[in-house]
Amino acid sequence: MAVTLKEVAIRAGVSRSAVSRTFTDGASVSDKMRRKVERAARDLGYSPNALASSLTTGRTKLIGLVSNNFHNPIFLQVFDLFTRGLQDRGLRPLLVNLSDETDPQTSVRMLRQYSVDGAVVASSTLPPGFAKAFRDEGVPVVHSFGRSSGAPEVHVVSIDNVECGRMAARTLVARGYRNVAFLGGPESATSTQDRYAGFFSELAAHRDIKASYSFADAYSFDAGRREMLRLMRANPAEAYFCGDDVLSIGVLSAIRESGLRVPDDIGVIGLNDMEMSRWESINLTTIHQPIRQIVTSSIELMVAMLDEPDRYPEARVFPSSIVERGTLRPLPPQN
Amino acid sequence: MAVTLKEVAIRAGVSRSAVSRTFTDGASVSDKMRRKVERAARDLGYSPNALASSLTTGRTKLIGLVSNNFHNPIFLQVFDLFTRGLQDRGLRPLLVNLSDETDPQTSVRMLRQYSVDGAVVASSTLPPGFAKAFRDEGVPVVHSFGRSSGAPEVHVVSIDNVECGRMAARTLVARGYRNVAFLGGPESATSTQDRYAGFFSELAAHRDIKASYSFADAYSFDAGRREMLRLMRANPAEAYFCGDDVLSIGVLSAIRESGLRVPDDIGVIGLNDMEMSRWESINLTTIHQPIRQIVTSSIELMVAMLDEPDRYPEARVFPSSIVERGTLRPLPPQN
DNA sequence: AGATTTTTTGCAACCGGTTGCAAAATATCA
DNA sequence: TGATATTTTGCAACCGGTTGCAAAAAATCT
Repeated sequence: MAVTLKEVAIRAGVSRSAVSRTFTDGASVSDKMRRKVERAARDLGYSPNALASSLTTGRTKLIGLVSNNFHNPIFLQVFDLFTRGLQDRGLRPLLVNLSDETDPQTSVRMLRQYSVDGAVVASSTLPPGFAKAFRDEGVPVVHSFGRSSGAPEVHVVSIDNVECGRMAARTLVARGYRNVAFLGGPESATSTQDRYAGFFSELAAHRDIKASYSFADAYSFDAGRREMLRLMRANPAEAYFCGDDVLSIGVLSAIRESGLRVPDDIGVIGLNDMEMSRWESINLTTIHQPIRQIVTSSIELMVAMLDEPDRYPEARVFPSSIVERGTLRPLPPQN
Repeated sequence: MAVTLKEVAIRAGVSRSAVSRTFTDGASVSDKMRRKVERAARDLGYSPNALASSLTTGRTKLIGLVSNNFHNPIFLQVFDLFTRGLQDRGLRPLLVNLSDETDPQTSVRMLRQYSVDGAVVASSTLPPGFAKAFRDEGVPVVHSFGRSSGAPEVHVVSIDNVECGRMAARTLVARGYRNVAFLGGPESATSTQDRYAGFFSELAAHRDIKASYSFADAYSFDAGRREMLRLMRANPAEAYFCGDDVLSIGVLSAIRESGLRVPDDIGVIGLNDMEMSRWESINLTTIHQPIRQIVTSSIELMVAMLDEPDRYPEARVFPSSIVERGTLRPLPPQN
């Protein structure tokens, strides 16, 4: 079907090597030769077979993009940024949807079979060991949105989720809330665990504050809404730190559906600062996560690793910051 | 780096063909041989190089997944369904993000270089000619969510957008609205054009009804909200047919931010029936688009084409239906 | 112009597999 | 048990490219 290098060589009346060289930059070809070959290639509609060449060069320019976050709209942006960023560098994303799979073995094998040059694990829920499995099998890997650690075993680009939890707690305390709650994503998600840990570690210093917690079964609008509707049936806390903006928006919806008002009756603080959070009708107080920077940095790291596969693992942590909007009661008067 | 078939052959003391055969199903290998080879393979941690084998078999099991809809959350679900569906059939999605590119040539070339077995164009905005370019270059293609036609040039799996437009118009008319408007997605999107066409063709029979239109610059929450805020500054229509639920939700937000109520002051009908539309706080009347069926059918078609690349192009159209909720005024009393 | 250096080109082996064909090994039958 | 049919195995060529090496061609120098 497709035109091969050999056919071009015959048409141009030159050797196969000559054709190969005109399509490899940095190879030695005279102008005359190049023109002859390009002519023939154009006539025949030839374009080199990337896979065949990868056989000898050992590079496929394929990057596995592995994720299990297919419900949080923020990840559409993440995929957008990753695919564009990779493409801009001549790399091709091979997408792996883990669904609920948490064992890395099958995806590692699969990506190895396709000889990917590297893999990006884009997930805020998978443990560090997941990405580690790629490295162990010789696949350069960076874990984006993963748990950052002082002793990273693989490259991690992320925010400090523990600190985010603390930040949320500090904010609620400062606003004078005395009965607060954490509404996390799936309990097994590392980001949930870390945000939880930070939240409660900060509250430990405030024994007078009542604190509770529960978990939504996914990072999604619906899961947040369902969980909050459930909580509303008992007696809800004064303020909720939600593990993600999508949860928060579901939560806001549940609160309003129940006839209560935000922030008068219940306060909410989210995490991510997604676009919708800025809407006046939502106006969510949240913690900003610098997604674009995380993705860009992940790609840079990936690219660096292509040249230096055994690069010493590093954790890149980006700062988060509170974005004050309207879902928490105002600061009590300072006097 | 990776273990090759040759090394396994040596280790097992057999020919390379023997090893190859044990890893190809349907090949003739004795049990004894198979055990010997599998043993050696396991010891060495061998797994076959999919790309190398594709060279001779002519099949890569790679499917290009081409899209430019990276802002509409519904597409996260689309990607989820596609990636899972393809994976379940042993196919691998190679993702291509078109961004704003509308010329198929670069993506076609790229996918040909990677010898994909086929391509799925998942886009409600690209014209049929886009997918056609893949076919012309010998890449089996199905266009999902594309414009359906009575004389399809490529496989299309979709809904009838023109009919959706008509359906929306009929519904608004039946509710007694006399001043209606179409708020579409990008004007260049085929889905926008078709919904527009259907909407106004139906209204042509009702000369007494005032109708206007405008376009948001993307299928996204924000774009819908921005456009509606703009419209609210002049004097808005009584009811809006929005080209998509994400637009509708943005529109609802804009209306409420402006202090008006839905459906008392302004009616809204959307298209897609995304999860959020069901929320009580949104409760959007909309037209249901059977996304799951479209994706499943697209994959089936793709799989069928792998065996029969020159399959005669077909258009598969799935029915849409109105989902009545609370963003249109009730039906006027029948007497 | 002839000798020498530099650049360009083709040969042939290789990347990691698959496969048609014929020989070798087993199985089946009388 | 020997003859015949069937299955299993290895050889060698091939898939579509790349690349080290040496020969050929072109450029530079005296």
